[in-house]
Amino acid sequence: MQHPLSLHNTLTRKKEPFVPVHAPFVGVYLCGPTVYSEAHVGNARGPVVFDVLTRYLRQLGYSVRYVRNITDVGHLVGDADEGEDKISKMARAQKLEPMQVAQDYANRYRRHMEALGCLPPDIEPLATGHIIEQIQMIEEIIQNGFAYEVNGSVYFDVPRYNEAGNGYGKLSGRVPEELLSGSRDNLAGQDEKRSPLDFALWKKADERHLMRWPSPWGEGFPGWHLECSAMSRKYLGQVSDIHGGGLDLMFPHHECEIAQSQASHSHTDEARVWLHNNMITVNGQKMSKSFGNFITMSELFEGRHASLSQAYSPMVVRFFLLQAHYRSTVDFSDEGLKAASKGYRKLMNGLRQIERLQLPEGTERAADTAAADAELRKLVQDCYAGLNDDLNTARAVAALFNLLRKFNGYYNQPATLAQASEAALQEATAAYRTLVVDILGLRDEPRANAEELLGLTLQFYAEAKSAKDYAKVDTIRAALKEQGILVKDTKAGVDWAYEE
RNA sequence: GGUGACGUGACCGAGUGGCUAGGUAGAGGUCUGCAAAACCUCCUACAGCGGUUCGAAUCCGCUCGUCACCUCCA
Repeated sequence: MQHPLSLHNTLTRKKEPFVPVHAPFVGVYLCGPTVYSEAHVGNARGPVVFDVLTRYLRQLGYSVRYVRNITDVGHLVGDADEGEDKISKMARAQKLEPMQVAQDYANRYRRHMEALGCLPPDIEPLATGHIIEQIQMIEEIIQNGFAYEVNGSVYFDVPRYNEAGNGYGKLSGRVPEELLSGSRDNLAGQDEKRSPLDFALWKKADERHLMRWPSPWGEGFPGWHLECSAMSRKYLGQVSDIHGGGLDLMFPHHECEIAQSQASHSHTDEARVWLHNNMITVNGQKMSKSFGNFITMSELFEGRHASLSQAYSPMVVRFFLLQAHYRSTVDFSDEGLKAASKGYRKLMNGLRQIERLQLPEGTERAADTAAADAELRKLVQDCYAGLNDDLNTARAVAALFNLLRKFNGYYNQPATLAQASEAALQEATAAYRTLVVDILGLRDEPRANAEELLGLTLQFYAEAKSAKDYAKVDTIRAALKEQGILVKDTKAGVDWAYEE
């Protein structure tokens, strides 16, 4: 591992060299979606960032266990719909089993993430599949004196937790007293809480509530932050290496996660490195459901949105996201996507060009290739330097374009390949491929339509036939046969069929 | 109100106390049957005002502007 990777840790607000707790094993947890509606572009950023992160960690030789959960117990909706969660609400509206709603959106989510080139997580746990673990964690927290039950609901006691010197707020940089003064006062279930800062670990289900489970405190459902703590502990141990999600999850979600882990038998911050990706904005404003300024994946991929002049392929979107550093906001616009689209194509063309770099026959290799070799090596190093610096894909991509320019120069003037050694060239092209395909996860998306290309070929076939150029006719027929395609001369014209 | 972030050329978007970011767009050129691609050259910016410094877009202060979190949110 010659490339020291450092990552920005929200917990310390600093970039730190990444050191796994139990190398070579690395545990990574990403807070996944609540599956009560279709994902929008903003929801894609975290998964893409974490995908690159886990790909790179693996490239560095680590053995990664990547967990990305699916939240199928809807968190409570806003003040207006007290006590009913999003998935229940959606299910009621559509007259479906809640699980059906969750399953449907989870399926779509997986499809979209796969299209974006995100490798499937190693474990994709469901909140509903871990009710027992969550109940157990609540019991531990109660035993340790940091939670209390009221009317079948259980709340986390933030003030007591704090008095014990645990520092609630250490992740998000919040001070409990300020939170008190600044908090809005009309939140759901506030009357049951001893302090407005307290948060629910378990909520009692009223008659209308569809999703419910038995518990020591009666029928109910788990609290908003508990599942991640419980599932992270189950699959990654008491302390995982990296835990993350969107910046907007930092508070209260991740803050509460840490508190739960600390207050249970884990006694840890749950993860060593807390990683938060910034938001996607639209005209400078955060893209979010509540602002209504979001574009869903399907709308984007199919170009069905007023602000889009065309459809953008998943790979273009991925490249677009990777052109920015994950801790910066990235502004989403048609123009930006258009620019990204061209850049992405350029990178892909490069992937094919480098296969053809070859010193022309008869050209003598230079006696001294040291300078050119060193230049190639430097260009590759720049790419890795970007990744190592807090996963700065923007820098890595920029460096890749510099490397590509070098390759394209060779491509235009193959004789200049003589300046570098074969070994250095191979090393550099291999690095380009690894970086683009394996680490950034960008794959070529062929745009050409096979049927249309076939039609074109058959047209040439027909032309050759009428010109009685039988040599060409035979060539075409043979070539298509190799593809498993049979050319059929019919009275009506040329047709084709798959060879049986 | 509290806390925090940011303001980079036509657009997107990195970065840094002194050395080319990169992509897209635009201009010129090489190449080319035409075209495209690619390559070369150009357009060279860091909100404003002060301060620190040999030197700041990069550090500090103020002003203006934008945004985020504090409530579900990636």
